Amino acid sequence: MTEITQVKHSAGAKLDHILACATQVFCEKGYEGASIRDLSRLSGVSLSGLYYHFESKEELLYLIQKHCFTTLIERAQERLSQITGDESNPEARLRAFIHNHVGYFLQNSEAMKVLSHESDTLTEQYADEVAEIKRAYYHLCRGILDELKQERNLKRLDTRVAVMGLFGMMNWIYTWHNADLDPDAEQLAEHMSEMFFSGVLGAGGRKKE
Amino acid sequence: MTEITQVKHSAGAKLDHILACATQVFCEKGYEGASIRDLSRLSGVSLSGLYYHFESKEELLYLIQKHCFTTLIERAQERLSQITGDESNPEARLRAFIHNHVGYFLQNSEAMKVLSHESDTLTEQYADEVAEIKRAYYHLCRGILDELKQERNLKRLDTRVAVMGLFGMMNWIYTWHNADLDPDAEQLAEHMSEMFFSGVLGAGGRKKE
DNA sequence: GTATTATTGAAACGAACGTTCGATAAGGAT
DNA sequence: ATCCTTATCGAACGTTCGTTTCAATAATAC
Repeated sequence: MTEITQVKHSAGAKLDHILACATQVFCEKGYEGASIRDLSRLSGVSLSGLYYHFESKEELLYLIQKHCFTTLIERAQERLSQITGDESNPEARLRAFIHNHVGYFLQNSEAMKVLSHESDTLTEQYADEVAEIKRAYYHLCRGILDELKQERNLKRLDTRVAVMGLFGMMNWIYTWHNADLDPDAEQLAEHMSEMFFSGVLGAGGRKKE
Repeated sequence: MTEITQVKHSAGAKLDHILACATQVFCEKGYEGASIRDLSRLSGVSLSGLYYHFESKEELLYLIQKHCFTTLIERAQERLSQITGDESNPEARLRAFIHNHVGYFLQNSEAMKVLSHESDTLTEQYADEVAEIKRAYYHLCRGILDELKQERNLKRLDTRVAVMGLFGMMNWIYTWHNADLDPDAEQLAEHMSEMFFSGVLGAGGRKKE
């Protein structure tokens, strides 16, 4: 009688709800600043009830980060694999990577803030596992940039610094982006792509193509 | 008899020591994760002794952020004021701004991490006061970029997005920079300036000037 | 030499923390 | 009808938190 439409029981459906609430709480108060009691209040699940679904507060953060990162990298790979034949040059692939990152970032802004802001919070196995996914994501991006460097003979380009700079530009978004005032995901990704490839001095009036 | 060389007493000398220790503790464990007892242990000052010098944990964070930000903006203004006559074009000024920011960032990496990572932690008057300094710093940078936009007729440049992208690039440094492996402050600032003005595609072999 | 300032150790405050326990239902299986 | 599993709860555990109090000293200033 708690709900009118009763979803057929599926394993972990409640956990998903808890994770969604935990994402919101961690986003608003930070991991350390958020308490399990905050989560209990928001989710409507009792303190002890929560612990039936997960083992510890840290596991919650781990589950959020792992799911979020895994989805992000899967979408990136899927999107990259859809670029075929003569359209598949490093620049086009990198633009797709940027659009995917920015798009997912703004679509899941709370989770991505938790990802960005709590990137050094997990410990031991939890930290190792997430670090490995992060490394794979980094290398995916850097690999493409290395191809671009070779293709265009960009001798003076430090691809590590460039990739970190790009990630900085994109991951910093959560600190300033206002959905009401600022460009939407598509425009923002376009802006950042232009900045990354041509810098601000390339933002004159030249035509497309 | 506690020390061999005794510094002449100056008001707040002990406070400076406490603030330096607090910076380290906040940097390592985060503001919420750090305890006053951690600070007591590291600084060698008793729990009750600490509160003789400051009013609350939050004031400590405020003092760190305010001092750090104020110094950063003062140095930037000083550096900009030293650019004279025909050398004072927007690009040169912006390059000086970037060099100052990156240089100060790597020189005071712990404090700057606390600044970047705890930028949303303070409340009420504390938050307001720091936010105002931050706003001034932002407008200093954006003003120069607006001049550049006008000078070069960069019609399609969104200067707000560009400034935020630049800050993102620079403020993200603390998450990845390794003093042993990565470029030093001067080289890093050079890299980021080139990226910001010309993008990665401008990193070919063209000569200086 | 006295007053002021700086500092300590120890104890305690109430509040909040992450987590656990034991009880209690509800539902399907035997 | 009973048993087992799943799900949930209120209450409590032991710990740590930021902060205060207090009496007792050192060190410094006048």
